[in-house]
Amino acid sequence: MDVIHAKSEATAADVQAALPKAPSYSAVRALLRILEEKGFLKHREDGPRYVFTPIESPEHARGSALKRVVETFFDGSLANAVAALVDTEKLPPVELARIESIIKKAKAKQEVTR
Amino acid sequence: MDVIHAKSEATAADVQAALPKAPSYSAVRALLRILEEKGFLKHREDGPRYVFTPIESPEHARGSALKRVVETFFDGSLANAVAALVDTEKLPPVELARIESIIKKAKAKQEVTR
DNA sequence: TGGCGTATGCTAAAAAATTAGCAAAAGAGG
DNA sequence: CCTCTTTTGCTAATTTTTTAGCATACGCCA
Repeated sequence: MDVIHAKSEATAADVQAALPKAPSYSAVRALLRILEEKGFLKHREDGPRYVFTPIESPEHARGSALKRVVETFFDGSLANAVAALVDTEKLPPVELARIESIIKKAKAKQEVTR
Repeated sequence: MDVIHAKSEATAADVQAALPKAPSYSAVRALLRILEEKGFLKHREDGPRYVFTPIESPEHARGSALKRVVETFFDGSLANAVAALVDTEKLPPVELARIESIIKKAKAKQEVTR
C-alpha cells in the first residue's frame, strides 16, 4: 500500500522491487488482487500489465499517515515530532526556513481569526 | 506493535482493546507470542499476566516511524509534512510557538557549526 | 512475421494466521 | 478457605496468505 502511495502508481513488479523483505512475485500479485477486492486499490491496464493506484487520495493518505504516527509515537504533539527529526537528521537550512515560514503564516492566520 | 509502543507496555487484553478492528483474543495472544519469537517484543510476568514491551527503544522507534512516513508520503521533506498538519489541524498556539523555538535553535546551531 | 521476454489467469499445494475452547494456575474478595 | 474472575498453556480446526508453475496473451524488435 505504502509503496503504491509513495510512487502514486505501481505494477506488481514495482511493488516487489520496492519491498525490502519482498515476498514472491506470486504473493505480490495475489495481495494486489485482494487489496483491490477490498477496495483499497484500483488498476488500469497499460499494454500487457496492470498498473495499480490507490483509491484514497494522496492528500488524505498523507494526512492520516502522519497524524497516526504523531499520535502513536509523539503523544499527539507535532512539536515533539519536529524536535525528534531536527535532532536526528541535520535538516538542510532550506527546510528550516520553510518550516519557519509555514509557522509564521499559521500564526498570522490565527491572529486574524481570533 | 504500534499499540505497544504507544502505551510503552501492554497485555494481550490491552492490545485487543486498543485495536479498532480487533481480532479475537486468541489471535492477539498468538500474535504477541510470534512477535516475541521474532525478537520484536519481550514480556515480563506481572502477577498472573504477561506484560509485553518493545525491544526497540522508544527513541529509535519514533525516529524511524516518522522518517518513514516523511519519506513515503512527503517526498522526504519535513516541511511538507508540517505544512500538511498545520493545514489540516488547527494546531494550538503553544505548539506553533514550540516548533518555532525548535527551528530557531536548530538554525543557531548550524550558524555556529558553519 | 517469428522469437523472446514479460505479465496475467488460473490451479493446486504449502505455510501461516486466526479462531474456538477447555484445563489449570494465580489473585481478589468475601 | 472458598469461589469467581482473569489469564495462560495447549490443541485442533478453519481461514487466509504465500508459494510454485504452466498456459496464454501482448509488445518489442530483428
